[in-house]
Amino acid sequence: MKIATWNINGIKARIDTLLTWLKDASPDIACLQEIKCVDEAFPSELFEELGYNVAVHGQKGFNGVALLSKLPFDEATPRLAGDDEDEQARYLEAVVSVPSGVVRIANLYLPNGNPADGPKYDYKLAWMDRLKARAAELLTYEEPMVMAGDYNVIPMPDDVYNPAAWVDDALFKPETRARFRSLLNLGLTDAFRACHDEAHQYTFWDYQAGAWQKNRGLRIDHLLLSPQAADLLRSCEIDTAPRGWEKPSDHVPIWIELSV
DNA sequence: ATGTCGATACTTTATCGA
Repeated sequence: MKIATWNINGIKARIDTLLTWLKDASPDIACLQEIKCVDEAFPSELFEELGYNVAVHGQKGFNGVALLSKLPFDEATPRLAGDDEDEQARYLEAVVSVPSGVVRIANLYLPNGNPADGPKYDYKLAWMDRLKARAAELLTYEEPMVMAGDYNVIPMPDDVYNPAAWVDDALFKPETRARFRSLLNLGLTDAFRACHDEAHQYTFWDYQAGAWQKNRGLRIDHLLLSPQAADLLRSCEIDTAPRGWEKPSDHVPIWIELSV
């Protein structure tokens, strides 16, 4: 089973690119972030024509996440627990049945948090605390579980082209990295790092300043696995090709293969 | 040093968020 995550930076601007990629890569499940549209505006029919079931948690103009799955959803639940006042559409959790049992998918778009420090950074850190609480709860289920998405976290210095330039950024500040580390220390596995030890492997390149051409990127899109999912992990790859296409997202897809 | 893109609105250019 192939599970991909991709921040597409706007479904309206990226629909042709996304359909092209889906036909070629054919993931069983795709976690999409930054759809930037309300539920009713999401073009579900175009994905259904490709054999996908669709779950959407949208928002006007910003944020928004969606799940595409070739398997039907047993459950699909929006919102991250822990703050009923939080109106930002950043989390969508689902369960699908597979031959070996079930797989739970959490699709997340973690807040950027810049500028740091400030209210946006406080929101990011609080959101990470809520995510950790949800992860701890899900780990008690002892089932294959994948938390996939745009974490807006650079885990380690070799996950960025120039770490010195990023020390005060919300994506790399010590408090951010510490919270990501504490998430891993619950017992989650960073799928990419379980499969690859090469430095400077990126999932995002800024639109500005020729970042793509100069390979000045960040590794900020991650798939974190429960122990039961890590047992099933066969491979994890970043698909850098779409960053070089016409009208690209600033992120590229990253995917895992699980033996379910 | 600078460089971009997508969406929105009291729109046709500025603002915000990334």
